[in-house]
Amino acid sequence: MTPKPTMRTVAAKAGVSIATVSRVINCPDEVPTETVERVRAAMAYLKYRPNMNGRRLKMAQTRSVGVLVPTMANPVFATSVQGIEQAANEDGLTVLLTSSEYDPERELGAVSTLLNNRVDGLILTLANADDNRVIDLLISENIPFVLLFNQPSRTDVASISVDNAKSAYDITQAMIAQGHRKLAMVAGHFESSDRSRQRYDGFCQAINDAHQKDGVEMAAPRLCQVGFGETDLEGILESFLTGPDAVTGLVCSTDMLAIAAISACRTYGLSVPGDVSVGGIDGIAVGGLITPKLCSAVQPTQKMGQQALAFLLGLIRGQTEPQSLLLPHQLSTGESIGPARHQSSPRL
Amino acid sequence: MTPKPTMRTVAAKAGVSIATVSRVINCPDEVPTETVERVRAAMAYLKYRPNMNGRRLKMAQTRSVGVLVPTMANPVFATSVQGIEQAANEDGLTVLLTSSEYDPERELGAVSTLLNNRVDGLILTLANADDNRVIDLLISENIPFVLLFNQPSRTDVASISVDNAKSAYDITQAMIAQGHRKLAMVAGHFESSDRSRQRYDGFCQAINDAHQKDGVEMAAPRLCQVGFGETDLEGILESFLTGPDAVTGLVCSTDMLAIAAISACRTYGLSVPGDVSVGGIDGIAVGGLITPKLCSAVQPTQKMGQQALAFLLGLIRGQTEPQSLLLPHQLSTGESIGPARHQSSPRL
DNA sequence: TCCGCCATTGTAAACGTTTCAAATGTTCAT
DNA sequence: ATGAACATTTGAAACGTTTACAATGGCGGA
Repeated sequence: MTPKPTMRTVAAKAGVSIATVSRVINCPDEVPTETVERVRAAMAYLKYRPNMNGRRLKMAQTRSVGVLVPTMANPVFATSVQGIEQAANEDGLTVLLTSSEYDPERELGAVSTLLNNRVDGLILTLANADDNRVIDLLISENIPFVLLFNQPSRTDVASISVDNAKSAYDITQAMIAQGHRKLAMVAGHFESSDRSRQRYDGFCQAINDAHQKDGVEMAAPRLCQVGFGETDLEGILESFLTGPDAVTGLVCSTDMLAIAAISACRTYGLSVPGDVSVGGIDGIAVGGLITPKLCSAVQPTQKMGQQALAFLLGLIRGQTEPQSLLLPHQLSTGESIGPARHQSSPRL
Repeated sequence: MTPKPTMRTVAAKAGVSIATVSRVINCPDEVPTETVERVRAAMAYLKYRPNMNGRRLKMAQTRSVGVLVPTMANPVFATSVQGIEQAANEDGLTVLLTSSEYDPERELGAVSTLLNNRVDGLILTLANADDNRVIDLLISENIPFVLLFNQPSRTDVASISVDNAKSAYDITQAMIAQGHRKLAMVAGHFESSDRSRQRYDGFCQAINDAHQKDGVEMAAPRLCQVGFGETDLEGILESFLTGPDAVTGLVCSTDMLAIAAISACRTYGLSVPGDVSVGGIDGIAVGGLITPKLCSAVQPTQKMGQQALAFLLGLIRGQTEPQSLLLPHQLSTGESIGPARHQSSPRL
C-alpha cells in the first residue's frame, strides 16, 4: 500500500501547486477548466480523499454538529435523530452522536467530548433543562445550541418542544370528558426528566380546573413514578388498578409508558378502554398500529429534529436571537380512551 | 472573548514547553507530580480544551468510528445504534452517524464522507450486502468494517447477524405446527434488503420441507412485498386476507411489518390469532407489550451493536481474520400465533 | 516598444497537536 | 574531579489543509 495521497501528491501528479488543488476543490469556478480537469484526473487516478481533519484544523468552522439524546431505545428520540440526521445530510454536515441514559454526569461528559471535537453547535435533549450545568457550560463557552423536547424556563436559549403541560392537560381533559373521575399519571422520575414534571403539572391542572371551574367531583390526582426504560409495570401499578381505590384512567407521560401500562392492565384482566382508559403523550409511530389504537398527544417528532437543525444553523450563521418554538400537539383519535366504567360495578 | 486557549497558551502560563503539556495530557506518569499540578492548574485557569482535530491530524488513528444504518425510524436499528454508542462511549470513541434510507447511492455517499473524516473503522447495515460497491470501496481502501444485520455470502468480511433464513424458517414452522397450510410472507422489497430475501428463502424452505419431508399438504408460499417505512398495509394485504384464497397465517420479515399487518387484519374485522396468525422477526421491545403479544424470532439487537463495536475494535487493533458471528435467535412465546381456523368456516 | 492590467498560479505561514532527538541538570560511582 | 547514567525538559519538525500575498505570464493600448 502506498501512503494515503494528500493534496501535495495530487499537486505533484497534476503538475500544479497545492494552492491550485485546494482551489479546484473549493472554488472550481476560479480555475480554468483545463486545469480543473487535469487536477480532477490526478485526484481520480490517485484516489485522493480530502482529509476533513486537516481542513477543520485550519478553518474556523468544522461543519459538524453534536447531538445528545437520553437514549436511542425510545422511538421518540430515535425519530428525532432521524430528522436531524436527514437535515444535516442535506447540508453536508457531519453528525456526532452521543447518549446520556438520563444521567447528568454523562450529559456533561458527552458534551465536553463534543466540544473537544469543536462541533459548530449542538442539539440536546437534556434530562432536566433547568439549572443545568451543561447549559451553563455552553453559554459560557458561547457555543450555539438548541434544546429539543426540553421546555426550559429561561428564555435566552433556543428550544423546540411541544407544550408539555398543555399536552398532558388536553389528554387528561379528554378522559374527564368521558366521565373519568379517578385518574393517575404514570410518569418517569422527575429528577431524570423535566418533561415528566411539566406533564404531571398539566395533568394536575386539568383535574383542578375540572373541579374548580366546572364543578366536577374529581378524586385527587395520583402519581405513579417509574424508572426509565422500565417496561414491566405490572407490580408498580397494582395499587392503582386493583382494590376499592382503583383508578379508571391512566394518563402516561410517554407513549412507551402508555403501551407498557396497557400491557400491565391486561395482566390484571382489565380491558382497555372497557375497564381502564389509557392515554399517552409523544405520538410514536407504533401507537397508531396497536390494539387498541393509542390515544396520544402527538408531536411531529421527526420534523422537530429537522427544525432543530434549521434553528441551529441559524445560530451558527450568527443569528443572535435564539428562537424558541412551541409546536402545537394534536390529540390522536384513538381507541384507548373510552367512557368511564360505571362506578358501582365492582372490580376484582 | 479571548481567543481559544491552546497548548501553547497553557505552556506559557505554566512556564513549560508545549511538549510537557502534551505529556501531562497523554502520559502524566512520566512527568513529576509537581509539574503535572502546575500544568493542570494552568489548564483549569484558562479553561483549556484539547482540540481533537489537531490531534487527529497528527496521529495515525482518529479514535472515531462511522455508523451507517438504513434509518433510525425502525427501532431495530435505533436499538443497535444505542448498543454501539454505549460501547463506543466506554472506549472513549466518537461516533459519526449517518443513515441511508435504504438507498445504495446514499450509502456510498455517506461512507465516502465518513472516510473523508478518516474514521478508524465502520459499522454498517447495508440494504444489500452482496455485490455492494460500498464493500468494494472499503476493502480497496483497506478500512476495517463490520456488517451488522447483514449476512453476506462472502466470508472475508466481518459481520454480526442472526441466521435470517433460519429465523424465518422457525417462525414459519411454528405456524405450520399450529395447523396453518396457507401462508404468505410480508416482506420489504428484495432490492432494498438482502435480509428480506434471506428471510423469504427461509419461509419458502419451511413450507417445502413440511411438504416434502413431512408430507404435509401445503399451499404454495405467497409473497406480499411492501415499501420500507410503509405502515398502512390495509390495501396491499386485501388479496391475501379476503376471498377464497385468503391465507391463515402471515409471516412478516420484520416486527414493524408484523405490527402493521396485525393492524391491517383488524380493519378487515379479522382477529389475531383467532382468524389469522401473524409472526414477526427482529424482536423489538414493543412487540412484547402489545396485544396480542407478538410472536417473533428475537435477536439481541442492542447486544449485537455492542458486539459489532467489539469486533471492529479488534480489526482496528490489527486483527487480520475478520470474525463473523451468527447469533442464535429465540422464538418468543407470544400470542399472535394460534391454531389455524378450521378450513370449512368461510370468511367474509 | 513599454507599461499596466488581468488571469492564473505559486509560496509560505498558519491551524493545534504529537513525538523524536537533543539539551539541560542531577546524582553517583570512580 | 570526572564522566556515566539518568530524570526532566525542550526545540523543532511533522500531520493536511486554507489563504493572504506575491509572482508569473500574456495581452492590449499608448
